[in-house]
Amino acid sequence: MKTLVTIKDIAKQLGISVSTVSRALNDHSDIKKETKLKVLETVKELNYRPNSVARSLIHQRTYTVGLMIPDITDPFFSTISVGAQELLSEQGYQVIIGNTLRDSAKEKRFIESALERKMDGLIITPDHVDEELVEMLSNINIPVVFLRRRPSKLLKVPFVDVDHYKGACEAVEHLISLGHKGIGYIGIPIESPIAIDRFQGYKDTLKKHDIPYVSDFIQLSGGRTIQSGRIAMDQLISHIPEMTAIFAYNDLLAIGALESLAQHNIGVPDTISIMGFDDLEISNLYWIQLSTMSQPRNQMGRHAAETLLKMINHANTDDEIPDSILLDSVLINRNTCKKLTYQ
Amino acid sequence: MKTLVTIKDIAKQLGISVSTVSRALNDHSDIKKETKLKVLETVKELNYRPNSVARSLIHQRTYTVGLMIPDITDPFFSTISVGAQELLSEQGYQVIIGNTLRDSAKEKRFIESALERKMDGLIITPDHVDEELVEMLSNINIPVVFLRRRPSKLLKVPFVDVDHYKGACEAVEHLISLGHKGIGYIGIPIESPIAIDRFQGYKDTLKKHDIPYVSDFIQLSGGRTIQSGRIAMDQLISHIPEMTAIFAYNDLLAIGALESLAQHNIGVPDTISIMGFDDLEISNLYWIQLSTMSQPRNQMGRHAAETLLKMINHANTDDEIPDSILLDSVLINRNTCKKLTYQ
DNA sequence: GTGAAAGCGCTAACAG
DNA sequence: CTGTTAGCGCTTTCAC
Repeated sequence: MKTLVTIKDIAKQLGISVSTVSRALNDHSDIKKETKLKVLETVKELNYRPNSVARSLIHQRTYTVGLMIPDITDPFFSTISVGAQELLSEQGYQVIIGNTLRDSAKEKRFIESALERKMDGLIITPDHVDEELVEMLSNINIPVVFLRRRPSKLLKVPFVDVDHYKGACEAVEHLISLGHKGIGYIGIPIESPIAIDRFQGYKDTLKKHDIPYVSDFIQLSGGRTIQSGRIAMDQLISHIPEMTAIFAYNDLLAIGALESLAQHNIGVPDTISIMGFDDLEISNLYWIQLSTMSQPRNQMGRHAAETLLKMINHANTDDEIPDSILLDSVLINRNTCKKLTYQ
Repeated sequence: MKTLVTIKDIAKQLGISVSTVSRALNDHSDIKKETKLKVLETVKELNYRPNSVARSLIHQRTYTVGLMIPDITDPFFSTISVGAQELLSEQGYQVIIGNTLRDSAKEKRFIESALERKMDGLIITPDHVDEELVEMLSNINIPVVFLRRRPSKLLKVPFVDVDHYKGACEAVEHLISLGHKGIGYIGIPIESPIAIDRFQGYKDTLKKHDIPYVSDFIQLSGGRTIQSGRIAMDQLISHIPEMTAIFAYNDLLAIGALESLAQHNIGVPDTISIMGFDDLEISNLYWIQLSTMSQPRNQMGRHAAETLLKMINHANTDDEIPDSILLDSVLINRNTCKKLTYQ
């Protein structure tokens, strides 16, 4: 930021006052057309650019919002970001992304920084909703919306997420509608709300159709990686052919399962059907063609942005917070699920 | 941004002047320990947070830099971003990402916004280095570094990129060292500097080894997608077995080629070897295992950030711009290239 | 219509 | 060591 052209320089050059220049620049009514034109001309000539820092100081508004996410490298979150950014930038906002890498300290630091920089609002996907975070958030004077996370009940904060329970139910329904009864599940050991929802959807849907829950068909160890999926499937293979289908907690695990099956020369979907969740871009690869539940990522970002904007603009008029939003996932039917034909 | 606690409130509560509070907050030397402690106490008590907007106005520095990229959804750019962000945030900078979607208007708007917001510097990957852009950039008063793009010679701006020519040479050298002589190329029609470099690397390396350039082995139509790669390979298939290897402009094209080959039941690497460029994450999938050239993405981001910081900090002391940086790509040898054994 | 003056929240001389 | 003052670039009363 070198020395730059200010409103004062324009005023001086034209022999008028700064307030007149300001008025000309801001389309005020009380200004002679002629002077306005002259100002605009000089603006071009001197290559003047308004200083939004000074403006922010006066207006108590920076037109900047923070978007805190775990990992921008994850297509999931980058697509969400794009959705949020699209909507926000239409309204003149800039988005500052905080890539936390699931590091609790980074999360706190980002929020702290957002406060100091007087951002107008915050969209966050915190991975550590601990006491300290809740404490911070409850002392905040700017609007916050949770994205893909549920805020603690202590916080009066809206959230935007997809309905994981409903999505899981649909996935399993799909398998059942194809005639499957021996349906396994590959999940993760961590009791995240999302994992609980999806697992519950699986169990409830089986029960709804009077299909017995077979604990041998369940693998919950490992992480959420392809490798974990492969290992889990290795364990489950012995249950074929009683087990004719598997619902995986996510696409990564499902792809790992596909990998194991390929290594063991077990045909998909001929011998066993696989259903994922997330619809990653790789799930559409020629070799994979995974049937799965797609989450409306871009929309999620947009909805979060919309909700935040509502809060920013109604900050003083209305104390009610907007409703939280639960979006539907949609079934993507590719080539890993087969209709069972009984003889 | 509701009404908030200012330095004034602290001063009032303690019956001291604002400048004393300011000094306490900024670790100035000339301050009694006792008063400093009292200030810090009151800061906690009132939950005070410095207003960095006001600070920016005084210091003429926002500790904000802009990072303009075509598509944050592309793992390539998201990883670069992470590299840049890591380094920048260590130094107290926030990064504002401008996702341009390769839209010329968006690019200009972002730069304009960066200027108004008085960002301290800019790292950009412009897709439209047209006259207007060059004009804008040459009238800018903040440091700029080009990332993955070469600035017009008119601009005294450093760049950071990988050495595509050298990388392509290495890739083809690898194929040749494996005994291949009939080496095809799948590329793109667009004459981007990158495309030219890689293609030139291919041609020069053949020549260096006295291997004739066979134009029938070249496919330059289509885009840079998997589908284009598949179509290109479909065309090239008739040249097997004289053609025993293919170097693709990028992994996407290479994967498309793999897809075509799989559809035609042609064994890789048994019948034909495939070499890519980029090392996408999907290239490491079980079904793909593509040999390719990996680009040091994270490092690219870090180098760009480093270069920019140098420029920001030496802004007044030194008019020289830092050197541009050309990074090496590295050969990743997986399973799509075979050593030819002659009988 | 336009100018003068105050002030957004903070820092940085300059006195004392 | 601390208070007073001016001012970063801009907007906004309040006069004229």
